[in-house]
Amino acid sequence: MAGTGIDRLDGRIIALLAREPRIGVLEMSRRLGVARGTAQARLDRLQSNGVIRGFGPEVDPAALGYPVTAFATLQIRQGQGADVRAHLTTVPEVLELHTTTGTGDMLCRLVARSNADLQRVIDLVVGFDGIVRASTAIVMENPVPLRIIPLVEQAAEDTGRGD
Amino acid sequence: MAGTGIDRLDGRIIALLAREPRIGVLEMSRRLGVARGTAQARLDRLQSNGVIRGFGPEVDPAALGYPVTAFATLQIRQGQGADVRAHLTTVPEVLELHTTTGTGDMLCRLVARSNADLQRVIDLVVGFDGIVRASTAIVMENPVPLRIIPLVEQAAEDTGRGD
DNA sequence: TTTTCAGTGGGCAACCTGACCAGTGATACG
DNA sequence: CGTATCACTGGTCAGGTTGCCCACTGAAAA
Repeated sequence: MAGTGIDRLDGRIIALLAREPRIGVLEMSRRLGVARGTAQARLDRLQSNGVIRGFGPEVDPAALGYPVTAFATLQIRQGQGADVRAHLTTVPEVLELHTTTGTGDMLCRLVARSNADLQRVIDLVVGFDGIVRASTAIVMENPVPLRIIPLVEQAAEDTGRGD
Repeated sequence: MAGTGIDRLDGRIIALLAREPRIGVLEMSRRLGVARGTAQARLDRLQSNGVIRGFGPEVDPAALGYPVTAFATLQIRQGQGADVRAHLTTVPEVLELHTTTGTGDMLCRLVARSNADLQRVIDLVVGFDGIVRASTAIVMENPVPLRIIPLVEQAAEDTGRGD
């Protein structure tokens, strides 16, 4: 967890990749105004650093036929955490699961084919012994989709001496 | 929002890309046992469909120096929604923002440099006129990181006649 | 002063891409 | 029952890109 400092060049690399992910190292080096070897080395380092985890395809659940998103807060019976995790892992509609502070709770992101279908998903999720209570919030709008660039830029400013 | 049906071949393409995002169309066609043109056409269609939104780099906030994640539920004063959105958009630590059913609320994902730093971020977020109340849950563990493959596979089974 | 490191600019063969094309089998349609 | 349409195959082609190598420079650390 140590020297993962990001400088401005790294920030520009990430921002560029976010905007046009399909460009290669050569094109990248041209846009950045550095040598190809430099771009290559930086990119390699960002990946082995773990700053860039990968380039997996971003799949839109809505386009797959799952336009409804919801967040469910779960209250778990003492000591049943592991079982609940295992159970939720088997439900494809559970896109994400976190354990949180608060009332020994979990928070999970769900998708469904429709509001009606959401009922089925919720039943699937909470129809499990270790779950005491669940409260669900249906997402209406998503004014800020998952983003990272502003944070990258701030990190680059904070750490980077130059580029 | 119509014919975005995914068949098994599409499912395999997405799964393959998720596992090894850097492979090209040629290698992909070899692994899938289809002609290159087919793989290319499928991939193009998945992208213009919007099923695959892109291949942006997945950046790990922890590696950037933001190891703390939290979810904040915000209660907004009537009619102030737009202002709050605009405000939250300017905060880099806000990674994601949703408006949800419930008490006319919003849910946002935050990151911070430390638990102490989270206080600063929360102050930044809620120190805004339109926000009436906020409750924050700090993420401890992430048993299921954001995933899509299980859903893709289910969608492929449901829709696809073959591959 | 010397070592180390990041970056530069260049060159090379091997490979991949995007763009074509003709041919085939299945399906839908008049 | 022909026939158009569509997805797929398997092939070619030029041009661009990758991964790898090298020698050289400048700055910072030892």
